[in-house]
Order: sequence, then structure tokens, then C-alpha cells
Amino acid sequence: MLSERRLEVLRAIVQDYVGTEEPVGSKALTERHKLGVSPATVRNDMAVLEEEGYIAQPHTSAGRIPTDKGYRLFVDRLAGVKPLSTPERRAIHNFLDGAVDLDDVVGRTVRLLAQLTRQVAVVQYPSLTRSTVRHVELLSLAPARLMLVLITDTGRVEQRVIDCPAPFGETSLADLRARLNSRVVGRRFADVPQLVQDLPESFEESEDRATVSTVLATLLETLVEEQEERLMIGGTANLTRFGHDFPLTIRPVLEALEEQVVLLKLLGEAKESGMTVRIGHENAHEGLNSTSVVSVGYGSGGEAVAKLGVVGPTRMDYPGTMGAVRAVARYVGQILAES
Amino acid sequence: MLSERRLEVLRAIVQDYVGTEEPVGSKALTERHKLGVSPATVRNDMAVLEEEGYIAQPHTSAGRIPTDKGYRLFVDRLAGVKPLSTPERRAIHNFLDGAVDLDDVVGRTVRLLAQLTRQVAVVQYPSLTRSTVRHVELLSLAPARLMLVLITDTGRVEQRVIDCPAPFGETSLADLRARLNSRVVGRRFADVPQLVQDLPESFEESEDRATVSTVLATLLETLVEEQEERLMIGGTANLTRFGHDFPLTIRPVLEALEEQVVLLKLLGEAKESGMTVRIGHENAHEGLNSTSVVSVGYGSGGEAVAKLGVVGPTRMDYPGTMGAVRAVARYVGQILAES
DNA sequence: CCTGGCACTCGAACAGGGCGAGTGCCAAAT
DNA sequence: ATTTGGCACTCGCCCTGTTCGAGTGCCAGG
Repeated sequence: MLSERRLEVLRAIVQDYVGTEEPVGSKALTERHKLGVSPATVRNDMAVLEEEGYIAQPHTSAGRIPTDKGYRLFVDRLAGVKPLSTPERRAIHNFLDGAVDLDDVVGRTVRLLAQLTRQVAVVQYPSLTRSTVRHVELLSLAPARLMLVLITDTGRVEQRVIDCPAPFGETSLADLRARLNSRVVGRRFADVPQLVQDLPESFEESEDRATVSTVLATLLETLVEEQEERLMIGGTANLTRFGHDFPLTIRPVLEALEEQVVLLKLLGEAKESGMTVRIGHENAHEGLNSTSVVSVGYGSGGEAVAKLGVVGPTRMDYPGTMGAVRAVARYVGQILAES
Repeated sequence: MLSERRLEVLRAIVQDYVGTEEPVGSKALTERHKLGVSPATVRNDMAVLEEEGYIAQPHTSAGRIPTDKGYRLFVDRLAGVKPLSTPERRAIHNFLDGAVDLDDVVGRTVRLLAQLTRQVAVVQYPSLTRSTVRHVELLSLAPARLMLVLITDTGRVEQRVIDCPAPFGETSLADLRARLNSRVVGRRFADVPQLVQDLPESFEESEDRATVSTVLATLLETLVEEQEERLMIGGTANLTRFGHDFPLTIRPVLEALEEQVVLLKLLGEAKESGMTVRIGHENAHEGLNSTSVVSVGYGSGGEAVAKLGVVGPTRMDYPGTMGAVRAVARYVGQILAES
């Protein structure tokens, strides 16, 4: 167990290193922080911290920098979540209040987060998993060709073109449309399959039954497929702030960020509730080994429908970043609830 | 007017510099290309080319590198468009053939272009300007709340929620839906305003007239607003290939790429037909002063409905890039025509 | 007009040296 | 047992000087 003072030393090291981006030595530490002890003592503490793996020296006789393990301890036990300043809060409101539709909300959120944290922001579109159906529309494009439009309560619209096995009359179409809607509107996606199971049987013509089956199959397919979520990313220009050695670092990060799959997995790994911080090598993806990911769920009600977060260098201002991420997530949740 | 041989020297310089990324000297030139003259002669030619502003030396007594003006001449008079190799063509087909919807087509195209050119790819969504209306759908969400869904022949779907001044009955709704569709389906966006002008008058109830006006206003607004086109970008990881000095270069480029407005303007400036190459300072946006943009229109029929292109360093393989861009544009056009 | 020769320039790469921040250790003080 | 001041030592950084070579411009001769 580390003594109180040693933790204090670690905190000081993290703070200074985050601020200056340079290895911090014992003397500088005692000057910038009132630890009440001499540099020699700090040196002893540092030796212990290093032995325990919380800090390291880039090369002999340089200052120390925190390791991933050090940041982990810092985040878990030493750092709180820094609340945003009033102007920052106001900025969030100003920025998000003008949003007109879901795309706009997500777009604004991503830009806001990037600006606030000066890092790369990632925002997942609200998931369809928890969503309910607001409306299902069927349009006839050609005698044997239909378009299915699905509208969710989060404002998302998905469409599919369906080639029917046989022509489908306008009256049958209206009939199906009405029945379908009366059954599924307001229901959760997960419940839909059971609710529509027996629909084909209620049609008399066998040709119609075939068409109805096709339509339903497409609907269910849409529900499932679209659960592979989409996301938006922004603030990649902030990658240039990564550090002096970034030419090597930045490449794999950019590559990782282009793979939606990677990002989705990244957010997927995060806890369902509360904020998740993954530091350096804690990230499964190799390209992100020198980055930290701060993510949190957000949603209109109590439940989280999606996640958002930022990707930055392990050397980041954790309290500030966590504060910004949490504040934005909360406000986006409110916005979604209102609309 | 520059002699034939001087042009040949310029071509050699551009080719070598693009290949090696290093200033090219007279001796190296004569070794790598069979110009049939001695280094001394080449030096004289270089002196002339430099005086005319086609090449420059980074510092005294280093080799020469092409200037923007030099690249311009190269592109205009010295370089053809290099056709793709058969495997490359096959790759295009393989890559694009599996696309299921518009988003998918655009997404695949952007990745394909990025991979093929090893640069940053930008693909604009097919424009609504030239599009025609495939269907307009009106749904009642609440007594005085409608949802308008617009479906275009390019497969795009736009939706809007409308708050009506007064409740609107189901029969009126069906009526409006039918009349609206009979008038606008198959028509171009630009023609829609005139076609629906007199619709409100044909409704008897004054409350209904107000609602219809609101709906039409929203429809027209959607048509106009959505002409501000969307686009997709990819391959930003290729920015790391920009050159050794890229830390300074890359930042403004990333920033420019994040501004959709900038990109749209960029593509907008390109010629309507044929390929456009903008080199270095020819680009209006300052952040892109050290990049070149190769763009071309694409579309399902003879007409271009949108543009796509790549952004890369001025020192790029112009013939190869132009070949790839053109080939991809053509094939995407085909895909769109088929669907 | 081209070519070979020649003197010159200037950046890149390397080597050496002083500087200073930082360390580890030890003996004395608390 | 912990803290502290002192001290010798290490080692990367930075500045300087030097060498090396690619590349240039110019000129006289073909």
C-alpha cells in the first residue's frame, strides 16, 4: 500500500506531465507543489513508485513520466471529475439547442465534444435496439415492387426496396399497412417478430400471403441489420496535438478511426452505465495503445441508447475530459427526450 | 516557348521527384533518363526552367523541385491519363458490386478511391438538384402533427416533422397525399414549386388550406435545403504519407477536411464536365495550398449528378491518380444507372 | 549549341565538449 | 524509522567545428 504522500507525489507528477508534456524531476516537483518535503524525499518516493510500476524514466537520468498503470491509479483514486465552468455549460446549450433533426444533433454533438476537449470525438447514433417503432409505411413503386419505410421514435428512418413474388393490389397494401401499424407502433424492436408472426395467414390469396411474408422478412431483417450501429467522428485535426513524436503515433490512430468496426467495438467494450476510461494498453486495438478512451452512455430516459466519448493521448487531462464528456452526454440525453 | 527537350527535362524532374520525394539534380537525371545529352546541358535547361518559374531549388546548391506552375504544365501538356491495370479494374468491380443502398455505394466508393490512390478520397452524395421525386408520403403522428417523407429516384430519403396550425383529418390527409403524388412524382425538384402552387385553394376548409400551405412550405424547404449536399470522406490515414515535413502540413488539411462547407466549395469549383485538377495555390482554401485536388463529376446518365475526387500532396502521381478517379467515377455512374 | 572541366557553395552528417537537470547513495539529523 | 543535505555521477541536449558530397554556374573548346 502506498502512503498518502506517495500518492500525492504521483498526482503531482501526472498533473505536471500533462501540463508540460515533459518528464518531471524531483526538484521541479517540490518547487511547483507544496509537498512540504525536500527533493531528496521525493526522490525516494519516486524510486518506490517506479519499482511498483506507476512511473518510468524515458532514459536514465531524466525525469519521470507516468505509466499506464500510473494513470489508472490516478483516475481511480486521485482524480475527481471536474465540473464544467459556467461559460462551458452555456456553450453546450447554445451549441446543441438549434439542432433540427437526429443527424444534426449527432453532428453538433461531435463537433462540440471535439472543441470542448480538444481531442477526437466519437458519437454513436442512438441504437435501434431499445427503440420503438413510430410508424411503418409501405409504398407501391411498381406493381410488384414495394418500398418499406421504418420510422423510429428516435427520429431515424430506414428504407428498403422489396421485390414481391407477385403483384400486390392497392387494397391489400392498405390493409397490410393498417394491420402492421396497429400491431407494431409503439412496440420495441425486439418484440416485433412475435407480433407479426401470424399476419400472412390472415390473407386469403396465397399470392398475397407470399408477398406479406416477404415484406415481413424484410422488415425483420432491417430491424436486425440496423442494429449494427452507425457513428460519427470529428476533431481529427486535434490529433496533431498528440505530442512531438506524433508522426509515428498518429498513423495507426487514424487507421483505427477509419474502421467503424473498431470504434464500435471500442465503445461496445465500455460499461453499460457510468463512465469508462480505457488507458493505453487497456485498449484491445493495437493502434490505440498510446491513446486513452473516455466514454459514457447517453439516452433519452434512464436507459442508455448509445454511447459517446473521446479518444486522446494517454497524457490527457482526465478530470477535465471526463467532466466534458459527462456533461455533453447528459445534455444530449435531455435533447433527445424533448424531441 | 520552351523547346521540346526542355519540356522533356521538366517531365523527367516531375517524375523523379514524385518517385523519390527528393530534389533532383542534373546528374541523377541524365542517369535515370536517356535524354541523350550531358548533365551540363541539362543544367542549362534547368536554369531556364527555373527562370520561367517551372522549377525551384529549396536552397542553393540542392536539386530542383517542380513548382505549382511546373506541375500545371506537366498536367496540361506532358501527362496523359494512365489507364488502370486489369487487376485494378477488377478490384473496382469486386468492391462496388456488392453495394446494397446509396449509403453503401458512397461508402464503398470512398474506401475504394482511398485505397486505389493512397490518398484522401471525397465523394459527394448524388445531388437532389437533378433528381426527380419518386414518392411523397405523409403520415399522421398526432392530430396536428405530420411527418413528411420524400423519396428520390437516387434512393435518398428525407423526412421532416410538421406541426400543423390545425388538426388535419385522415381523409383530407389521404386526399392531399394522392393529389401531391399525382402532381410531383417523376418531376424534377426544380419544377415542383409551380406544380403545387394552387393546391391549397382546392381545399374547402380554411383550416385545411392553412395546413396544406404549411406542408407545401416544408416540402419546398426540404427540396432547397437538401440541395446543400452531403459528402463522405475517407483515407485520412494516407495523410501521413504526405512527406517528411508533414507535421506542419497535415494540420490545416485535416481542419479543412472537417469543414464540409470547404469541401463542397472545393468540389463546386470544379468544372461541370471533364476532370479538374487544382494544384497547390490554385485552391482557394489556404489550408490546402500544398495539396492538389483531382475531381470529376459522375452520374447515372449522361448528366453529372455529383462529384468525387481525391486530395493529395502536390507531389502526386497525376496520371495514375487521374486514371483511378476517372475509372471509379465511370463505374459508380453505371452502378447508379442500374439501380 | 553542346560538352567536359573546374572552382565554388552549402546543407547533411558526424564528432567532440560543455552544460545542466536529474539520479542514487550515504551519513547525519530529527 | 524517516527525512534531509551533500555529493559524485550519468547522460541527453545543444552548440560548434569539420568533413563530405551532391549540385551548381561558368567558361573555353569542340
